[in-house]
Amino acid sequence: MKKKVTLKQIAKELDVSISTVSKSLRNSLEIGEETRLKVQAFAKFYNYKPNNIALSLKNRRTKTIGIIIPEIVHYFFSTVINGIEQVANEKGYSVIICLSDDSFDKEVMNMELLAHGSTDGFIMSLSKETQFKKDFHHITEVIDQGMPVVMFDRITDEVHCDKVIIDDKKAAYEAVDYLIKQGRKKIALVTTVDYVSVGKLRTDGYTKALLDNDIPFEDQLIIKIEDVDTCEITISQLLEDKAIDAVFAVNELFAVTILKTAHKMGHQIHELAFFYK
Amino acid sequence: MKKKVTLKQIAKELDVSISTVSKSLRNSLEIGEETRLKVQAFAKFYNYKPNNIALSLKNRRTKTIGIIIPEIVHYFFSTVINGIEQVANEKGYSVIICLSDDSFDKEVMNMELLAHGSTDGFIMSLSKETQFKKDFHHITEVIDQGMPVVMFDRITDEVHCDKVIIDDKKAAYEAVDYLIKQGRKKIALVTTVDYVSVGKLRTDGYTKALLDNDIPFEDQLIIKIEDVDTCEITISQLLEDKAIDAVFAVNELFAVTILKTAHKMGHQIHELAFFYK
DNA sequence: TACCTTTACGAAAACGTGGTAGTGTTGAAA
DNA sequence: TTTCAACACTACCACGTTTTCGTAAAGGTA
Repeated sequence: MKKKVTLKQIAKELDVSISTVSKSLRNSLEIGEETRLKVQAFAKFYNYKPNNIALSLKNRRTKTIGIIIPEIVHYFFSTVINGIEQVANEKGYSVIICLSDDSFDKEVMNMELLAHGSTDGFIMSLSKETQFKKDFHHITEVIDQGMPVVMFDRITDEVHCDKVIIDDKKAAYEAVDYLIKQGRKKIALVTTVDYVSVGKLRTDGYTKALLDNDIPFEDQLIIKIEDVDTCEITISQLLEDKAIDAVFAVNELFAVTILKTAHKMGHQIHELAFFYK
Repeated sequence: MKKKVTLKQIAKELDVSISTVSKSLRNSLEIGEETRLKVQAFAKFYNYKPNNIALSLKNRRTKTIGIIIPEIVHYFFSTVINGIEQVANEKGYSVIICLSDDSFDKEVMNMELLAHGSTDGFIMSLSKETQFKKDFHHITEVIDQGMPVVMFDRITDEVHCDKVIIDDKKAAYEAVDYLIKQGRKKIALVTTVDYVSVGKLRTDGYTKALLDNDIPFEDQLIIKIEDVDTCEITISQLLEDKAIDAVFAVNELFAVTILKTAHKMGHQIHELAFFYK
């Protein structure tokens, strides 16, 4: 077993001081060429690499970004992570990913864990429970400590920080408008509960599109899914209504469940439209 | 701005030594009750939490697991991460996720970065390029240093470490066998290139299922996708053959692309079977 | 009084690194 | 000969912890 070599070990082996080794490896002019090259060769041979933890402690920064999201088995979130990871890597940063599983407690726990030295800042999307409880003390706390926080997708107006969102209302409007222009008359909506910011916004977009096109708004055509695990039942109840000629699902998970349920019930799908990418 | 408080600051404020503060907070019997309670109250008030980095440096372990996978926008990998994250969290570990993007160089870079202090061990799935080049020096190196490495899904027999795999050949066999039992005669296969371990195994399963059921094996019914971005063209060429009455896709990404392509070409899908979960 | 034990705390080292501030030697200018 | 600079290197501190060892004061015993 070849343990990782440290400055101290190199110094001892070559009978110079730790400072000399450190400076040699950073190509300091203070060190004579002979010694410098000797140290560099030795370090290379033993594959010396500075210890990240020691550097983090010394420099008081970790070059790591904490990402806290509700879930990862989700096209949207994994796509976002992919993007974050790419850019972060280019800039020499790593990412630590924590999943809140849509639980407030887990979100708080993860945040506190990471906030104590592990990361330099956060990129996050709020859990359902957090949006429901409107308790953001864990977030304001790290912001108070001077750590940068960026929210995306599921955000709140009650915390002052940078946020990245899309125009959810407009996007939903366009999707529903597209369906109407295709001649659909009775369009169902499968969305998330209102306290999730994107749920509300997309519902608003749906409603506005109907209104602008003089399509009557029917309450029973809308289902707001709270628990993904049991949504199949709710969806199958919705699909009992044979007059429905289109369904607008606000995310691909709902869409897939609708497809599967419709299939089981013997419905024929005539068109599948995707609105991302 | 309320910066994080350290042992030293508490010590100074209460006019005791750092050791006393540390011991008080760990409920050491060495410290008198009065002092102990005073320190604890003060620490609680200022929301003291030990610095993870300092602990990592001292204890020489980070309580962090490095995960290196080819991609994350993929049902399989995100599901796996979800599982790892859950168990890790329960045990008080965090996970750092790095994506190799199926590139050998990135895999090596990420591994070296994390190996130098950032993580205690690795869970990984090999990149395509790594499987192709069969160069595993970066992995054997960290194993040599005494770090635990666990491979899953895309593994290699050339490295000695723990591995987690499923019986890919059998699973593919069962899927294709199912299609045959449904009366399908001309079954196409959309799979990954052979040098990706699961690609080869699943192709083997497909072949064996045909053989066992006396279905003739046709080379032109098999496409091995190397580049996901251009696979739509290859797939549409495959689907030109109107006699094909079933397609076995080895993962959901290929399946979705096939669905989309088939739809564009005006094919009717009669049945959709999922073999995971 | 002389000696020992207990209590309650502090000093210091260690983890690995990097930077600031010395330090001793050599050679050259005044 | 003195003085000063350049050179080549080392000592030391700090980052925040935990832990081992040390020790002063107080109390007990003979």
